[in-house]
Order: sequence, then structure tokens, then C-alpha cells
Amino acid sequence: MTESGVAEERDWILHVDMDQFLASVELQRRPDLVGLPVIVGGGGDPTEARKVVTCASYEARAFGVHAGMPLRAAARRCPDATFLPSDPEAYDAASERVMGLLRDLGHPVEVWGWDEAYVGARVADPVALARRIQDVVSSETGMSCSVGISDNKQRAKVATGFGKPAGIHMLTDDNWMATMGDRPVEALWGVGPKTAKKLATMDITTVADLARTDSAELTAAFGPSTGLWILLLAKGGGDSTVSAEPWVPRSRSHVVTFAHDLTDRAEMDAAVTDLAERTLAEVVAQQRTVTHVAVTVRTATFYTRTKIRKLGEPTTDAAPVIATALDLLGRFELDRPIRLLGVRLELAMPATTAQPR
DNA sequence: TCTGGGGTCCTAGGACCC
DNA sequence: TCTGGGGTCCTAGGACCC
Repeated sequence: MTESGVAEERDWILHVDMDQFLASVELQRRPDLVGLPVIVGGGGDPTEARKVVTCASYEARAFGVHAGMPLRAAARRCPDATFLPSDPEAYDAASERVMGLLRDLGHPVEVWGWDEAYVGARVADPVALARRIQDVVSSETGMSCSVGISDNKQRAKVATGFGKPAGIHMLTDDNWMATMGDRPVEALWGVGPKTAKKLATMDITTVADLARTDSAELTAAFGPSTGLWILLLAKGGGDSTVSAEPWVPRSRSHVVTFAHDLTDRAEMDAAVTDLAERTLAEVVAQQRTVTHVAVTVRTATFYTRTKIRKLGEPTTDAAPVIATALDLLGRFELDRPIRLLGVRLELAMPATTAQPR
């Protein structure tokens, strides 16, 4: 604040996160379901095995239903919910609309998946900008979003969690430790259950614990990059850049979980061939080139392994891609029932954005 | 009613070369 | 002949996120 009481312009990062995005898109065409439990996932059949919830409306969440839960379990918890099939094209279109609205505000927008984006803005009143974002998104799409405000992406993302749903929350150096210090390290974006468990063996369980840990102790345990990174996160730091450059994907993949485990090698070959062909077709449609082929196998016991091979030269030809995928598949011991097969194609980076690997 | 699908990045260790 | 060290490329695996 200046003496006149007018805030000065500063660089802010706003994290915009659509509330219950997939359910919200569905509610736009099914207004009769507004206020009711709605569960999106699989083919919309709650009895379908090996399919999970992709998005649950807040009303469904009140029954304990959440993303990743098997549809059958969701149906048990919330039998009166309306189950809808996943419709990626509709979500793509809705996402494009929202991102377009954000870009129209005139600030750089970094898209983070279907339902999230960072907006970088030098403004005096970021809360006013957040309100404007919510108003525009709401009036133009009928959907609500939450906005987190900070000076870096990780902290802005954490702030959004305090704003959900449909709210605005700001986290800065002034309130970071008071807000987060006593919370578990997993409250940090980028610290998951494995890291939390390892930290716990070092007697580090809260954000405040982690923030006051010696950097040498963390780099010894987690490596020079990760160790310093999680220390920075605990102190409220993070990445302060917002890039409006379109994201260039590094890879493209598909996996399939079979309704019934495969035991026949010919069926496995056919599945891998199909996955490779489909994935390559998408890569070629995007005018990209394949450098590596990876094959993933998951057995009935959930044992999951990946084998990857660099191709002799980057290609868009189906023959070498399929041959490599089948050869990689053959290097697994396939004597146990197979639950999942996957193919991932790693892509050559276009010359203008080529980066050392 | 066991545990989806699509991604990214980091680290470790072996092979190979100088 | 033996020994040491550094750098790079490659694959495997882990971890995390939406």
C-alpha cells in the first residue's frame, strides 16, 4: 500500500480451477440434474467392471464418491446418483471456450489440462481480477471456478484449494506459514504419499518441519534437485513463470485394461498392434515424429513394468513402430494373466523448441 | 465388489569412450 | 598390465499430478 492507500501494481499469478468440471459441463445440457448427485465415468453404466469415476458432482462427493473410485463402489455409496458416460469431445470444447475467455482478458494464460490455467498479471488488485474471471466464466458458460492468488504457481495452486468451490483465496509470505505450517507435508503440491513417508522417517511431518530442515539433509535423502525443490515448496516458493506458449507434448500413449485378463499371446499381440496403430495415427495427425516406443504390461496381480527402446531413427512409419512394440512385448514373461497393456510413443521435439535430454 | 487413463520429470546404474 | 576418473547415452523405475 502507498500512503494514499492505493495498492501498487505487482506481478501476480492467478490459478483458475473449474469446479467439478466434467460434471459441470454435463449439467449445462442436463439442467434437470442441477443440485443432484452426478457421476461421470466409463460408459455411464455403474455395473461396469474395471471402470472408475472420472468426476463426481459435489452432491455425489457428499456420499464419499470421488474421482478414481470404481463405478461399482460409487453406485453402492450413492445408488440414486445419475451416472453419465465420459464425453471427451464435449470437455475439450468446453475447455477451449473457458481458456479463450481467459485469454481475452489480455494477460498471458498457461493452460494446465482440461480445467486449470495460470494467469500472470501485473495489477494492483488481483482479487478484482479474480472476481472478473469468475464473472466472465460464469456469465459466458454458466460454470463456476475457483481462483487462487499468489506470486508463484505452486502457492497459487494451494491457495485455490482454500477457495473451493467458487471462491477466491490469496496466499503470500504474510500468511503462508500461519496457514500451512501445521499442515502435513502432503498439502504441498508436488509432495505425495511416498515422499511424505520418507520425510516421516526423518521426523519431518509438517510444512513447518520441512521448511526448517537443513538443505544438506534433504539433498542427501532426495537428490540435489528434488531435495532443494521440496524445501523451496515448504517455504512457500515455487515457479513464478507463466508461459502462453502452446505446450508441445513429449509423448502420446494409450493403455487398455481388459474386462477379462488375457492369457492368449495372439490376443496380446493384437492388442499391442492396435494400441500402436491408434497412437501413431494421432501422432502423425499432429505432424510429430516418433523417437522411442515403450510397452507397458500389468499382470492380474497389478505387477506393472515398462520396457522402452529408442528407434534407429525418428519415424512416422507404422512398420518399425509396430515391430518394436511387439518385440518389446515379447521380452516380458507373459505366462501370467495380463490385465493391462499400453503403448507410449515418445516424440521428437520440433527444432525451434528442441531441448537437450 | 479390489485398484482407469493420460501425462511429466527425476534418479540410478550399466555400457562405452577417452 | 593395472588403476582411476569423467562424460555421455541409454533403459528401468519411481513419484507425482489431473
